[in-house]
Amino acid sequence: MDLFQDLNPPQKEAVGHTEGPLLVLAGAGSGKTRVLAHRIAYLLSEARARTDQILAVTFTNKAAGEMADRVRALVGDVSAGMWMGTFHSICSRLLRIEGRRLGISPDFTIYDEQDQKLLVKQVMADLGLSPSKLAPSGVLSRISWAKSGLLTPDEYAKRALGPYEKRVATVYPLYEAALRMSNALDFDDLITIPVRLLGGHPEVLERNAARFRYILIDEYQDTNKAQYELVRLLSSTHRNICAVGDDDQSIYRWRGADVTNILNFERDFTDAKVIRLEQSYRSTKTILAASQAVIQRNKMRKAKTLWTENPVGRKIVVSGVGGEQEEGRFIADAVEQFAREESRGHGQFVVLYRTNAQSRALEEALRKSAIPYVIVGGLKFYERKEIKDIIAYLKLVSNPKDSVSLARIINVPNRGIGDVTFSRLKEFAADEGVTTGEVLDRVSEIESLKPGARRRLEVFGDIVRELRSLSESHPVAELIGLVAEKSGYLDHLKQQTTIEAMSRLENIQELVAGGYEFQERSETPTLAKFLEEVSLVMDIDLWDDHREAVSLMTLHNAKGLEFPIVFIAGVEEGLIPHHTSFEDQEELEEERRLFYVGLTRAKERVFITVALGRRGFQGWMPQVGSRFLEDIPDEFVETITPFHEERRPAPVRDHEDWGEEKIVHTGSRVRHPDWGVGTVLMSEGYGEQLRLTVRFGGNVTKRVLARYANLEILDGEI
DNA sequence: TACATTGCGATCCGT
DNA sequence: TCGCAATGTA
Repeated sequence: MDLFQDLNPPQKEAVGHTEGPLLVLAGAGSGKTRVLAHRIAYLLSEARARTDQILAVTFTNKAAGEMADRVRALVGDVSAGMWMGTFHSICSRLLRIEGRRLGISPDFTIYDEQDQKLLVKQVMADLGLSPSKLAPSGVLSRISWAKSGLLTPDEYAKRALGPYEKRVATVYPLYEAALRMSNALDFDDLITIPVRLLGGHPEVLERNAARFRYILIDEYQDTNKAQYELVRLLSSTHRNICAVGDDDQSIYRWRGADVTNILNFERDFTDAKVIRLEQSYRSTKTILAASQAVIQRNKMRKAKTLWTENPVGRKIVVSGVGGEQEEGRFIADAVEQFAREESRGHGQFVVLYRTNAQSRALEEALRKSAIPYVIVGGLKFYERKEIKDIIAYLKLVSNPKDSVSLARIINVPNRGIGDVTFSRLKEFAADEGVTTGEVLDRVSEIESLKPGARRRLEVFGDIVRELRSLSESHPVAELIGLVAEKSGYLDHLKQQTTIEAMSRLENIQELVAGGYEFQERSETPTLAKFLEEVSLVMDIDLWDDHREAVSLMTLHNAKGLEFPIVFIAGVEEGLIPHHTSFEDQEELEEERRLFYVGLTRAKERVFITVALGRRGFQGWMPQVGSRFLEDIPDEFVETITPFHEERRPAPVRDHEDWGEEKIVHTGSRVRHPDWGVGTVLMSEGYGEQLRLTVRFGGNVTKRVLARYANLEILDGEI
């Protein structure tokens, strides 16, 4: 099979340029996945590398699976043993092999955000910091930022500036110590610990850098500093690193992604070859031109010119809708019409939105119209209480030092072990310098316990020990069932007759089924591996793209996907760009890229909805169309229903005048050129988000965004 | 120690 | 609007 046959010239070059660093700047829809798959197939078929000498990093586990399928289709079943997956799954694998050197035993537990939060709270409590004064989630995000930037607690402390950072700096080292003590890793550790391992142990570096003759990284624009450092180290021997990405699609800056990794690739790898893939095979000329017009407004980007031989296609439809219900109905109607008139399967549609909260109304509308749909994300299976509880038992069984999991389940279901007993356990553990989990085997030594409490703890300890020994003789799926049974969880749920309890039982059943599925699929179906998969699974991994249903997902989840018909819901100021980004130029550029990613998912049609108002956290809030819509030239747009009745080209008032909430009170009088003089009935929000409800003469009441409404204040005061 | 009630606060994107 | 944390009561 000629692996170059169906490729265009730059694609051929990217596949054939195997030696030395290579950066492929791949525009949206330019066939980068194809290039990666062909490149791997070429390396294997030319026998330049064995499968286990190739490292391919993808952005999702699903993408890794699809890559393996494509390679298999090209050169047969050779992908077994290949290092292919997300940064996190690859690092996890590496750590189970090499982690011991840094005191990470292979049965380590991965802490998710909930676990991290509990741990931070514990640490903060020990420091006497009140969670109401210092938000644990805020502390955690600073720590995560530091870790993904490879800053140790010491380094962070040195550069900590204000009082806030200084307090974070006191939590950080203790948080790290607590993780190590529990033999647990957070998501950042999965990357940073391998980096320290490779950076600090020459023999480990040598072994692993020698192994990986060829390294490929997809979605390179969304790697963070730690991930960059990891691939830099791993590629140091052979230097055959191929990074593929598009700076215009960098949408994870908030998670530590550093787009300079792509912008500076040529500086970091001096003899790097750069290849641009600029022909788009995905979108129509109209969609491509419109999206280019949007993204070109960004300042921080590499200039590029995408082109396509695809037909011009139809215009982008922008429609104003009253609120979220109407928005849902509009989308549902459009789907029905397409399905009917053009015999489109439901799988051809996707509805994209900025926030998961938007999915509710959209979902409802589709359900009302009896349109099959699937939601990606939202309430995750593995985040349900009963599932997290059972998983916590499994984690404790797998890793006896896991203190967070123990705290979660020591009294679930109720077994009479309350706060008092647990704090005596903690106290004893602290005195002995071990974790609470380890103390479970030494309950008799804790003198502060009352006889009843001691007995109950012993019983619980027996359960855990029994499960631990069962875990050695039973496969994962059976163990899950045993956990549910021996922990008393099943009985506890069966006692209740509520619908909720029934559904929890079903979910546990589903987890058992998942365990069986895992055993059949996995080469090494160990408990640790199962727990790793459960921790690292992504919503999008579970999404079945062959299902004939309309997909609903966030713009972030849509990265790398394509659909014939794309709806983007809620293209409004405050949603996209999200209001939290209003004051930061770089964040605004990221929001623009996010919108660009949304547009470029479409092959044929784009529908955009703009709601005139939405239910906010406290009532109805008027909305105005996104500034990004103005960047799409009129020639590419067909507006069905007007969407910015209050929007005028020149806001009369300088922003200053609206800067303070106090300026306009209820009862203030204002004048509007069309509506005349009116009285303010209600004001919500402040600054640029100030919204007023005004009653004008003739019983006309209007809700307006003050920033855009052409209002003159007659008697407002400071 | 368990459970009910009240009150508050935080509201995006997700490995 | 909702979920969770602190508080009060059996």
